[in-house]
Amino acid sequence: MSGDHSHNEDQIMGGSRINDSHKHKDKYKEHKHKDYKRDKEKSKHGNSDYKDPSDKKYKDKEKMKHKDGSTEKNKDKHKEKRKEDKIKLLNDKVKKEKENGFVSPLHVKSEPEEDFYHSPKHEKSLKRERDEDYDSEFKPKKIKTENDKKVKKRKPGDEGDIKPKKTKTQKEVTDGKKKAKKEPEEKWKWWEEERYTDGVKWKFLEHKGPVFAPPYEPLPSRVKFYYDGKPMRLSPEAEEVATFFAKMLDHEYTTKDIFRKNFFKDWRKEMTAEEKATITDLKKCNFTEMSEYFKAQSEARKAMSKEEKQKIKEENERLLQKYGYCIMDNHKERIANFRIEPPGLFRGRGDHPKMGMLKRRIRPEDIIINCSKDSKCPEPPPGTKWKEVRHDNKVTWLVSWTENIQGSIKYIMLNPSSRIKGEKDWQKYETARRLKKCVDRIRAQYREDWKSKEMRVRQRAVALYFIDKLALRAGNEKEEGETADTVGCCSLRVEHINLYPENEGQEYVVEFDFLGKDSIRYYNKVPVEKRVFKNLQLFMENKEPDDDLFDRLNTSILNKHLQELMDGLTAKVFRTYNASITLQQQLKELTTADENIPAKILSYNRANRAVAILCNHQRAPPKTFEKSMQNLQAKIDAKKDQLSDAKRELKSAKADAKVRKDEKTKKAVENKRKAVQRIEEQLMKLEVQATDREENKQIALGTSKLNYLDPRISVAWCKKWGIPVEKIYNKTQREKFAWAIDMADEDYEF
DNA sequence: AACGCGACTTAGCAACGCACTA
DNA sequence: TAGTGCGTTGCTAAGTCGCGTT
Repeated sequence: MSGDHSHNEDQIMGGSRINDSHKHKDKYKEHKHKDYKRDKEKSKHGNSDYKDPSDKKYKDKEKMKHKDGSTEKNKDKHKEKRKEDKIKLLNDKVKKEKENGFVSPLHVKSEPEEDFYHSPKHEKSLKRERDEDYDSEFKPKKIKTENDKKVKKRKPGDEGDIKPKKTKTQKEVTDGKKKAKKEPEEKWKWWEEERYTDGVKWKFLEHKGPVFAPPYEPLPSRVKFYYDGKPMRLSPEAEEVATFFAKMLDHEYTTKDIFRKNFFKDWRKEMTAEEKATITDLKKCNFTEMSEYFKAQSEARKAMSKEEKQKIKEENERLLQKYGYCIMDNHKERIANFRIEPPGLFRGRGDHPKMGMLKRRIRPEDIIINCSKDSKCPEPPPGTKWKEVRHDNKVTWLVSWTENIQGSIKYIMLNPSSRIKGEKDWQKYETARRLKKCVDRIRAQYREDWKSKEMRVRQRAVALYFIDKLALRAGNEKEEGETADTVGCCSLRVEHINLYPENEGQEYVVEFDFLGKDSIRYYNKVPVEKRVFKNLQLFMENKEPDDDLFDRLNTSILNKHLQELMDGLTAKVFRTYNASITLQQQLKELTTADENIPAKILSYNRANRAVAILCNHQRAPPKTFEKSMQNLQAKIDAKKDQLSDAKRELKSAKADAKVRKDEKTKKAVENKRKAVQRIEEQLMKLEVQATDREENKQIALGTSKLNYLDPRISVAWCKKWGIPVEKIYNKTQREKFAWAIDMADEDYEF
């Protein structure tokens, strides 16, 4: 059965992704969802306040009436319904599973190792995990190169921080020459140390706090705002918000109703009473002078002299040095985002109901500082106070505040190169590798579950199949009206799939068409097993388009189930696993020994691309795509001409040599031959580049590379084929994956 | 069980900036 | 020397998932 899961070319490339630009998305969305939503609300509850909590009971009751029919029309009452069914079913389930051995100890036994030790989320097992899993595979060979003595402070009782020799290893190879001097610093190999085991994230934390957005600078008085054709001076508060709008004038979304409505509403809140009285219609507002002014400003910025630019750069560098680092457990670590998000107009992705709302300015009074008690606490700007200072070493953030659009919390955290992020990342891939060991068993089980007599078990099993086969996201439910209408696996609605008993010569085809995270469209047509197909038909029976496909399932149920199958298993682990295993397979398949380096890199990119397609990582084609493609083609053509010239010359040189037979002409032939060769190589390189770029038009490789692909696979591949890692990972990426670069050797197996 | 929240990962795009070219 | 093209970096939205509360 695992054959079915090998994400081969067919599956990966199978679905055409017709999504492109945002426009497309928006359009798609507009007719596909918006209207439904509206109808739904109306038709369902006739009218009114069904948001009122008191209404809930009513709903519950209503639900109960039809609760039995899995077939009756249940609209958005699923939740309540689910609840009830759940209780019953859950009980059943517990019994069931014991009975029929789904949670069979046999299985557990069959993979004793992975089922027992490391529980990735139970940090206590981390240490062991590492010992048992890695030490055998990645001898920290480097460790001994120098007998660095470490001063470990992290764990009471263990040796200390490794202050190892420089980690130049990888860099010397290619950057050797220029690097020599800028590499004096020794890199800390946290991955050679023990980890915390008890939910503690650090013992010591000191930082300088956040950098706030610069205060608003009022416009020069010559830059005017006009209302109804008449110039009007705005109060600074109102003016600031107006400038946010003015800066976006060129964007399409300032023409959207929701955007304008939200903006105007929030803008009015900032106005003085008089302003509010005067400015009553956004259509009568003329921001063009402001807009022109900002354009001029940005031109001016571009045109600044070198010195001025240098000055700014230095100032930024100063800020970075001061605020961009913290001390965590005796190591200086880079902070990811030390600047507080500046105020502006919110633009969510896709059709966001809150687009255009004012994202307010964050003040020190909004800020919570987290640091250790024994550290020097950052000072708030003069005359201000922090909202709170706390000392919570069970979390990793340094600063937090609550954002006003969704009311969610934002954080300042460390850079991916930091120990705290790196360990977690490493751990993530270890969990995925554990899944590798038991994935066959899990697949066997969900296939069994397709036959279950319990609807909820079958739903769970089909959903899991999609998550596994198609790398769908889990799909938490979202609060309606708070965010764009997007879905993942568990939240798929009937309207998102179409069933074709037969389609283009294939049987049992499911067509997916929905908006996923970031309102990126997922479109795919996949043949599925008959059982899955039949189940889907059943799940869809007597439902409306906007009913949940899996009405007896949600992410929490699914994850609870997964947790029982493997310690630490959640839906997203399947994405990581399938992405990484696909990369490994594809690399094996695509790399050929006799290719040159550019060709090997093309193979790598293709393997990477297969993963990106699997995970549906799309991008809008770069605006300059066509042009740059043309340029490249022109280069190729030129190179071709050059090649034929060179060939001609070679030919005549040969002819010449035939006649003259002296050393000099022989040498000339040799030279010409080499020239031809060189040009051929260059030509090939260009052609490879063109292919790569073309294939990459709408696909973003970065996301999978950064988040889903076990870096050790790539590092091993590089080592195996003698490719410098720099060809695969840029500087930032090498910093993030330093652990992998250091520990993976060419035999690494995911 | 469901909710709401908190913490943390994953995501695409726009601005930036640097090397190369015209 | 300015302009281009393109990779890199910054930004922050939007997910996942676990936990405590109700």
